[in-house]
Amino acid sequence: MSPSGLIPPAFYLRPVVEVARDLLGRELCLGPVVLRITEVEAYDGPGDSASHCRSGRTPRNAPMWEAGGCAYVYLCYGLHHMLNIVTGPAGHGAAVLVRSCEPVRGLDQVRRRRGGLGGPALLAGPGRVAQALGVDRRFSGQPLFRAGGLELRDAAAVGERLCGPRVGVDYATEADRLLPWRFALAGTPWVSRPRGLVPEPVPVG
DNA sequence: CACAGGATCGTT
DNA sequence: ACGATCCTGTGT
Repeated sequence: MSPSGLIPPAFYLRPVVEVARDLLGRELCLGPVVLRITEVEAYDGPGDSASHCRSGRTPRNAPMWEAGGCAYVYLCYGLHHMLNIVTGPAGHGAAVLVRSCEPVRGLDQVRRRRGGLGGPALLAGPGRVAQALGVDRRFSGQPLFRAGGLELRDAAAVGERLCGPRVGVDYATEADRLLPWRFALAGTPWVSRPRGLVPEPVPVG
């Protein structure tokens, strides 16, 4: 993958947790705004009781059932847009929620959209990310690998990662609530609710 | 057609 | 701790 290049569709066609971890440090670009992803959560198919795919295909979640590489955007609590990145083969129904970012370019535009706020309140939290980037439901289903639209681009390598349980999914089953499917870059202030995040276990063997 | 309930945020 | 705010999925 070329530095600062568009990420090709093959990147997304892998297990959602793998893609989620790999998304940290990559850049979301739309117009003048470039944001580096610092926190994500994985949602894996109809068997995941926290996923919008838990009850099968609906008009809203249709993009989640497409082949990986497109956006899935929905309105939450009637107020906030949530930006997801669809992963896996068509029919699988998995996606990664972008929970936090750090600003890279277009900070003036980001501040305008976020009401002049500064610090983590600018971009830590999924509703804040979508608002700062200028993404709403019209982007749901759009590809992320075509130049000129909403783009995901390669960027500098990342360091240590943290992981923990997903946030705000109390309605899910006990087992699904405990899955450590939330990931964040270690040491960054651009993370919503740092509580519950711990360094990833080191793989043995 | 009616209704309950959010993958949240900002303020009290 | 709470209210905002509206779309969605489900049931009648």
